[in-house]
Amino acid sequence: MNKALVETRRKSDAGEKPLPPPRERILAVARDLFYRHGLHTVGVELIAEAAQTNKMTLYRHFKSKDELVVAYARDLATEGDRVWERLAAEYPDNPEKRLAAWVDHVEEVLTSRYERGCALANAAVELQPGHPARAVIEEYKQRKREHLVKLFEASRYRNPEVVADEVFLLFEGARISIQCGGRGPALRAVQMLRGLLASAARDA
Amino acid sequence: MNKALVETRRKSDAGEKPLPPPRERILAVARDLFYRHGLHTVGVELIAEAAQTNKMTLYRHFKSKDELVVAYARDLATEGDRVWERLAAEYPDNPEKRLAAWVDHVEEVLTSRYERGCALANAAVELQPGHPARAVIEEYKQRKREHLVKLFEASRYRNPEVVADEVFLLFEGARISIQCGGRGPALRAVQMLRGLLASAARDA
DNA sequence: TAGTTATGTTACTGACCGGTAACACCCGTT
DNA sequence: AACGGGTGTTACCGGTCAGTAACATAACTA
Repeated sequence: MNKALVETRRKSDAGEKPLPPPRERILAVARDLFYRHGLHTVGVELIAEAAQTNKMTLYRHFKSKDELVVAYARDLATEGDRVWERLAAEYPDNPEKRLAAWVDHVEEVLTSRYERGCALANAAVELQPGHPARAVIEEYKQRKREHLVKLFEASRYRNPEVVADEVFLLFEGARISIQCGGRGPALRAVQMLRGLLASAARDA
Repeated sequence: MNKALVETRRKSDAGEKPLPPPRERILAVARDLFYRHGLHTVGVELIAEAAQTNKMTLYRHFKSKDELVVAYARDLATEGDRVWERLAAEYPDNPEKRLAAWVDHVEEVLTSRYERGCALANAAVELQPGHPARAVIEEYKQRKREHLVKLFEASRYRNPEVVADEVFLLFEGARISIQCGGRGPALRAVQMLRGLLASAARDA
C-alpha cells in the first residue's frame, strides 16, 4: 500500500474536507512551530510533515529555509496590519474608540494562555542583523508605532509621539515579560495603558 | 613547531601578562558570542578557540553546551545583581538617589552602541520552556522587579508595585525595541522614566 | 626529582539538518 | 486518450555540530 494513495484518498474521500493548498498548510504550521519552539530548533522536515506534506514540496514553494522564515515574518506582519485595518473600518470617525478597541485587543493578546512574546520580536532575536526577514520585522514595528502616533494625534493628545512611544514600549515590555518575567507585570500593563490614555494631556 | 609550545610560551613570556584560567576565558567569550550571535548559532568549538583553548578543555569545565548556557545565564544574572549591590553601597540611606542612579545606569545601557536587547531575555527566547537556564533567568527578573518595588516603597511612592511594574515594563520594552523597533522609542524611554519618577504619586 | 593535575592535540563518531536528484503518481485540461 | 503541472517518495550529499577517546605535554606540588 502506497502512502501516496492514502493521502490522496484522504483528499478525495467524501467525508473529509479538502485540505488547503500545501503552501498555506506549510505557512500555518510554520507559524505554530516557529513561534512555539523557535526558528533554529524547528527543521524544515518537521514542518513539512506536520503540514501533511514533505520536504520536496516545501522546497518547491520556498527556495530555502531562510525564505520560509521571511514568508513567516511577512505572514505575521500582514496579520498585524489587518488588526489596524479592522479597527479603522469599525470606527472610521472615532479615533478614541479605535484606541480603546486596540487596548481591548492588547488585553486579549496579553491574557492569552499561549502568549510567548511577540513572534516577530522573538524572530528578530534569533536572526542575524543582515537577515532579510529583519527588514520585514523592523518595517512592521515602524508601521505599528506610526499607527499609534496617528491615533493619538487624531485623538488630540498633546504629545502624541511621546504617548505613542510610551504605549509602544509598555506593550513590547509586557509581551517579552510574559516569557521571562512572570505574568504579574504584564497583566498590569493593560490597566496602565488605560490609565495612561485617560490621564495624558490633551487639547480640548 | 608545536602549537602547544607557542601557547605555553605566550603564557610564561615576560612581556605578556598571564591569561586568566580557561574557565573564565570561556565564560567571557561565551558572553560575547552568545549575546552577539545567539545561543544556537554559536558552536562550542568556536567559543573554545576564541577563548584561546579547545573543545576538550571546555568540556572539562562544562558537562555540556546546555550547562555552559546555564553558567552563561548565571554569569549575567550575578552581574546584574552586582549593579544593585553597588547602588545599595553607594547610597545606603538614600533610596531616591539610588533610584536616580539606577536610571542613569539604564541610560548608559540603552544608549550603548552595542545594545542588542537584554541578554537574558534573548536567551529565554531561544530556550525551550523546560531548559534549566530559564529558571535562572526568571528568578533574576523576579529579583529585579523586587528591587524596584522595595526602592519605590522606601522612597514612599504611593503605589510602589504599580510604579515598579511600569518602570520594569518600560525598560524591558526599550531594550527589546532597540533590536527590532528602531532606537527612537527606546531613547525616549529614559526621559519617560525620569518623568514618571517625578510625577508619580507619593506620600509625605 | 617524582608524581599529580590541568591543559593541549588530534582524530574520530554519530546524529542532525539543509538541500537536491530522480522517478512515480494523481488530477484537471484539452 | 494524451498531456502537463503539482505533488509524493525515496535516497542521497555535504556540511555542521555536540561530545568523546587517547595520548602528549605543560605546570604545580611534595
